[in-house]
Parts: sequence; C-alpha cells; structure tokens
Amino acid sequence: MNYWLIKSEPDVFGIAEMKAAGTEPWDGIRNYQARNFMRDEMDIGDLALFYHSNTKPPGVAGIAKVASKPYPDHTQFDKKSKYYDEKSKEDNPRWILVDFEFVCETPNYVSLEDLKAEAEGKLEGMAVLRKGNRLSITPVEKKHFMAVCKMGGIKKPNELA
DNA sequence: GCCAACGTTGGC
DNA sequence: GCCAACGTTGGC
Repeated sequence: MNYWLIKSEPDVFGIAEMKAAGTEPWDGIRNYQARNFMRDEMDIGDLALFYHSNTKPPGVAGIAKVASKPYPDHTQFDKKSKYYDEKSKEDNPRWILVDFEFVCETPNYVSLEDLKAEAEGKLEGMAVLRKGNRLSITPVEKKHFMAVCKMGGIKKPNELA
C-alpha cells in the first residue's frame, strides 16, 4: 500500500468533477517520472491526496484511490487531443496511466499555506513542499498522508481504503 | 502576467 | 553525451 499526491487544476478537472465522474483515467500525464510512478509503483487501492494546483489558494481538496492496473493512455493516439504524441506507437505506447476513483472530499480544505506551516513539523520532507517541485504525481509517506487527512478533518483515515 | 525551476529537445 | 534553447509548471 502506497500513498500519493496527485495534482489537478480545478478549472480543468477538480475534486467536484472527480466526484461526479466516480472513476476517471488519469490521462494527459506527459512526464516520465510521473508516468513511472503510475506504471511501476501504484497498486489498486493506493490512496492519493487530491491537490488543486494553479488556483487560489492551492491545496488538498480530497482523497482518491487507484482503481485500475496501469494501461496505455488513449489520448496519446488521438490526433484531436492536445495530448496526442506522434512518436508513440500503439504496439509500444509511451504513456501509461491508471484510473482514479473518488473517495471523499476533505471536510476542510488544506491549503498550501497550511501544509507549509508544518514543513518543519509533522510534514517535514514532503515532496510537494520542496522548492521548485513541479511533478504532478509524487509519493507521500504514510505518516504525512495521515497528518494531511487529520488537517483536512478526516477523522479516520485508516478506514478510507 | 511574471518568472524561477526544471524537463525536454536537438545540434554538434 | 554535452549543453543552449525552448517549453511548461505553478506559486505568487
């Protein structure tokens, strides 16, 4: 069981859309490190902090969980998609994703500012707090995941899975 | 809208 | 395989 943080822009696909969709292929990831996490390290049932980026204020808005094994991102073959990748071949797809399933919204929104306030406390070392971090998927330590859940008002994060 | 950080591309 | 140019992310 691993824990993650996934970023999404709420103007494009936020926790509300995630809730409405139920399950959603996490497509459009075009970064090898992020792809490798999905392809190599995620398992069904892994939990993720759903983070709103590029918004005011940025922060954790909910929880999602991995709902599929890794499989090719169909948008890479779709010429009409902005994620189309002409260098990717169907018999050797470059971009791999997993589905995420809505779990819950956090009763309290945990802003980046709130997270930063614990950067030298209970969230010390958390990837999203490191300067210059742009990675859209990062691993999260269990203790950090639990701490963020508590900050978000989730009383029993152990029972989410 | 700015810009720092940093990943990717492509010439050599 | 180096590295300059370029593009993107994402906080501010």
